[in-house]
Amino acid sequence: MTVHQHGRYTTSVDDLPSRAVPEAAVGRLAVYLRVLTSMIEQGVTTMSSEELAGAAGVNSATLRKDLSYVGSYGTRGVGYDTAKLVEHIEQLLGLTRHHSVAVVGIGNLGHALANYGGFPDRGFPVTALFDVDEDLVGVPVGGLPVDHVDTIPAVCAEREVTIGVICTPAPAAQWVCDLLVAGGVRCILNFAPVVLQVPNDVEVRRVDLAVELQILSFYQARRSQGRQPVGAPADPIAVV
Amino acid sequence: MTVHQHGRYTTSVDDLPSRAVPEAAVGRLAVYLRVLTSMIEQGVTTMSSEELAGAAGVNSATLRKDLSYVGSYGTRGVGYDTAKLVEHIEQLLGLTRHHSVAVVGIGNLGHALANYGGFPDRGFPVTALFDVDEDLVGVPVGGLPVDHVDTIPAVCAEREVTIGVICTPAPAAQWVCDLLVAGGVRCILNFAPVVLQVPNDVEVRRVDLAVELQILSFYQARRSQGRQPVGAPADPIAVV
DNA sequence: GCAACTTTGTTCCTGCGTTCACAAGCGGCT
DNA sequence: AGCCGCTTGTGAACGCAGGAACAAAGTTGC
Repeated sequence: MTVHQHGRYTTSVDDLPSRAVPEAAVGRLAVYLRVLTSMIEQGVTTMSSEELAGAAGVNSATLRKDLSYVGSYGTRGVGYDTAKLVEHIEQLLGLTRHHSVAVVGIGNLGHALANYGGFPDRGFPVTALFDVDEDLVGVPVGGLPVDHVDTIPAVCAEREVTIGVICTPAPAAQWVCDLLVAGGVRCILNFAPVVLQVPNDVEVRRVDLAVELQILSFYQARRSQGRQPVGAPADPIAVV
Repeated sequence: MTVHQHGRYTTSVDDLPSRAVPEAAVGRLAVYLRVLTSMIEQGVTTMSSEELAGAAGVNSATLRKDLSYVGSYGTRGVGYDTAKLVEHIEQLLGLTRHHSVAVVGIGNLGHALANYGGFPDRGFPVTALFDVDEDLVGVPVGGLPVDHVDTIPAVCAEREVTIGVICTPAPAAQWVCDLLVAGGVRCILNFAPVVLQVPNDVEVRRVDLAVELQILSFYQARRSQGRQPVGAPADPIAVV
């Protein structure tokens, strides 16, 4: 699960072009974006709300409402111009500029993220790596040398890091978070199982793998607890 | 972001003990659980809703309502017995039994998950690893040899895997998913940026790192787009 | 050029989830 | 033993998000 730590709202900054965008809509827009780019690669130039909604796994009415937040860029009777739509969504999501990412905690997960190609491809270049382990400092991971966590404020400020990713053990998370904030980082993605305390102007998103598994466990328990006879799987593979 | 793929509901299975638990509440319960176990380790035997809510980062009223779903195990005027509460939450989440986990796709992320100690510690032992790469098959990762994806149905059925974790590239995700379902897996955690098609009785949760970053990017854009003077950070570090 | 069909954009409405607020209940103190 | 204060549990209100339905708009075919 990912919890938007505090249930804050996407209040419209005064009278800016677009009105307040619901948090859930922002997440879906990112999904539409991926579907759209994928379709464009396949040469699709136009899509109806029905098609796009199907591919993204949402209701078509919801999709149209989401798209109305970015503006009215569809053509009635035809659909949406995929290229134009991508352009406008990217603008709304602030993806026109690149966001420099710093990864803190080069353990298993940190390693994976540092090497993960999906980030730079989507406009999120990883420009800094940090760890406390002196043996790791200086070692290049994914082509980038690891710096010591003590240098976080200075390095983040210098390289204009906008997003910090925390992959440290739980006890170190708050400390690291404070360092990132001191370095001017205002957006944090937290993989540590801790609720971080941050100033109001800092946005934290938490990804908690254990919680995800526990939620799945809950559904599993619910299902087997029901009156389903023990050895009778419902319908084998009825994938659409 | 993590999207519960289809907005299904936690309908109460007829007249079972606990009523329908809202999806969001299930996620929070998992968080309470972690906070509680951590507090127990520190010797705390009793907590008020206010304390626990603060540690979990939620409203105390929300917390009390969440706990009311598991039953009334608090003492008025005192608070909750931490040990008893943990016990009951674990029961509700189905954590009394162990859930065998299979990881598919031993790339960077899969590697990290296979080595991640947090899973077995919390009752989610990783019992199977899969990949298409012939060179990887047989190689032990985190003490467990990798099997070929073709053997997913057989191996999952044999080892009674209840949760499948998909860390493959996007194009392979649906295929792998079908194999897992064929192997009797009914709970899937999907890291691939794809909306999976599954039978009704299969629960899918998606964790999309790129989407998480894009949501953060959105907030960043909103903030800097506002009328904040360029070089004026609000209040440096006013962490509570 | 007109009409009919298609698809968007929006309005309304329903329903869930969160919060507030209060009554019930339990322990400690005198 | 009785009272007081604290904390739980829940009933009610509020607010947001999602879904259905409709009107506006534009295109295509004739």
